[in-house]
Amino acid sequence: MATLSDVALLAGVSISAVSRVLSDAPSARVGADTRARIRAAAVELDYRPNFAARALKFSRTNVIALVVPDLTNAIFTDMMRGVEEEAIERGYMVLLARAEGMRAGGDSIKRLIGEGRVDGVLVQVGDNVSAEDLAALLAGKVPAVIINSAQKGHIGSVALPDSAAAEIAVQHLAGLGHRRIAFLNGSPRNYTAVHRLAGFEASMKRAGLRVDPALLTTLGYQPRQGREGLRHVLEAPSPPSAIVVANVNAAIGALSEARALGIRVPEDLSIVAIHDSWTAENTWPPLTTVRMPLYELGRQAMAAISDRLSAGTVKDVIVSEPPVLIVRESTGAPRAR
Amino acid sequence: MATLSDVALLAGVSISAVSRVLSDAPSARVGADTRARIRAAAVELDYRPNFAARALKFSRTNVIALVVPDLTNAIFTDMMRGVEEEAIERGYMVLLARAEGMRAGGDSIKRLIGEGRVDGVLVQVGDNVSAEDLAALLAGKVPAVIINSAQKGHIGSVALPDSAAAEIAVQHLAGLGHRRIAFLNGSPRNYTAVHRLAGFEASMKRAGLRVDPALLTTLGYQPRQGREGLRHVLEAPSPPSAIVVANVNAAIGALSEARALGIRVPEDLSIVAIHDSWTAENTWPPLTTVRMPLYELGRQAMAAISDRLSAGTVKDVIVSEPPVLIVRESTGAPRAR
DNA sequence: TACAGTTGAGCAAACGTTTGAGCAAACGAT
DNA sequence: ATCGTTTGCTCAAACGTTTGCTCAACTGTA
Repeated sequence: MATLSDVALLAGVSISAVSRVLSDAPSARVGADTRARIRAAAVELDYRPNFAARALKFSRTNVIALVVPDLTNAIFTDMMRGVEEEAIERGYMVLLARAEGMRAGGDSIKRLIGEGRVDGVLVQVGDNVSAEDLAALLAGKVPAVIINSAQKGHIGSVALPDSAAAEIAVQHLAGLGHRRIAFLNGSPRNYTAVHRLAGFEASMKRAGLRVDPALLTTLGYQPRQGREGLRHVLEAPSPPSAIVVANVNAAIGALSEARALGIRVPEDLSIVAIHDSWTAENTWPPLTTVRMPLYELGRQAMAAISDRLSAGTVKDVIVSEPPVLIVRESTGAPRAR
Repeated sequence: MATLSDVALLAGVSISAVSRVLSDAPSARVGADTRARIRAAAVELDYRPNFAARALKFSRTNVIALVVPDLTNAIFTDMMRGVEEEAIERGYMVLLARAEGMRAGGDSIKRLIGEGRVDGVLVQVGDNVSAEDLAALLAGKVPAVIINSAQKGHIGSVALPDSAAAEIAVQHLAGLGHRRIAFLNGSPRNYTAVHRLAGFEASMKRAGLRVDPALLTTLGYQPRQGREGLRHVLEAPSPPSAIVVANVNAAIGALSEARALGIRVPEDLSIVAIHDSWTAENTWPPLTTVRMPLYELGRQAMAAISDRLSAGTVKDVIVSEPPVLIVRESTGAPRAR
């Protein structure tokens, strides 16, 4: 907890000399010996500039809030890593905030910004929030970047190659010979869900396959919703031989439900999920997935908010790194009929 | 971004009057009408006290850092909820920091404290860290509470009823008739692991069962280590009919490995894991687990650090809420021999 | 009327940092 | 010897709060 004045005292110089030397200010006209004495004193006292004082002086904290809807979401861990690593490189710290905690207090997010705790906000929009959140953010006039959505122009945003991911999944299944493919999707209010659906439909069409409305659900990304979705499409007049699940957590639910119903995977039903995670390789059978560039998503989001803060540029990015198919054992050729 | 002086200007009073009124200072001798005018002005401007200025003034930020080794750890989500809710009630904010990021920079943790960004630290000690971490913390002279360990006296700590959990698991299996029970544990450098082992051994003894050293592993809490552990105990001269896994993630790995090896669960092998999570109910078969009071762990940890900061009291707590057995379908009676 | 006590409100310092401006000494050039 | 320029360093204000102190005006009492 040594302050500038402690260092100055020890080095026998003024506070301003210390400040300039330690921050390598170009305006620092300080003799070589004095400089050395200051450096030595700073090291001896283990001086570190007080965060609050700097924040007050510059009215910026170099802290970015990352608001996520759900810590158990498959997307979270890798994205967080990307955000943090980019943050470190750019001299920022990341303050993680759960959206639940946000909603509860009601004004937690306004506090975060209003009190000047953070310079900007990264919001991962989940299945639930959309209208009020966007409104609150735009109203708040706070630098923000939306993750997993693209509100063109209003505010920065960073999104995944959602449609490409769905296309890769369909191509894989179609390539195996599947013709009746179901799609268990998230809420249509969700940017990712509409784009994944678009990709699904486009590649089904390209493969010459019919999209049966009875094989489409939009229940959500949770395991329970995956289970429900599976039961629903199995009750269709002509049930699927394969399903694409728009989220790996939901897929894990669906897979577990399939086993409970005595359906063999992949013999009776192939399953491919969007998003990869450690859980996907530890199901039985291990899940075939389409891995999304979540780490890159995180990095780009951080880069976007940082550019916004320093240069004022607002961009709407779609991460260019392509999704990659990871073939495990939950997909195979359909049974001959 | 309205400041006190903005409010003062609008209300036509001095800054200090505003400060006293808005913070309900007992020393505030302010007339009722002035008071009302100040309140109105504050609301109109949406005044919020600047965080940095307060932090500078009081040299405390009301922010606590929570350092966790791994975001995918089963313990994390529930514990975090507990920490946050207790934090809100006590007027603190939580700054989440991954231990990986900590280790990388090397001094990130010292920065966190040294720069005065946080008032205290909650450290969840994982499988890997122990010696250097404790040393660094004690040396740092920073208020800290260790989660999942108990360094009696030195520093505050909060731990789980680890041995009780292992006992419950063994009792369940012994009650089903199992006699050869394996234990897949974490590293013996780990507080939780040594206590779970103690509980395991105690209840085996109480049940009149022999602890076979060939059925004990100490590989770790990751899925991969669960797989390895399973293979190891299956190679024992006289393999187990049931296993207790000290962590649910490792148990999921073990379960998946069992399927891969063609072992039926629970017919050929019963599995019970310590810690519950959403993943445990979505395996096949769903995992029998012993749920730990993680939410309470989080609350108590936050309470401990808060008490430490305000009253200076150092406590070493073991969460009293008992673990509870959640019977699903991965455990059953052993096959008759 | 004078005076102590109370009420209402403002002044100014301090927290630790940064930074424009100022000042004295040394230096080089005429 | 004088004058501008550079070098080396310090002063002081400012960021937004909090809070001890001061001060004026008013109240009630002697």
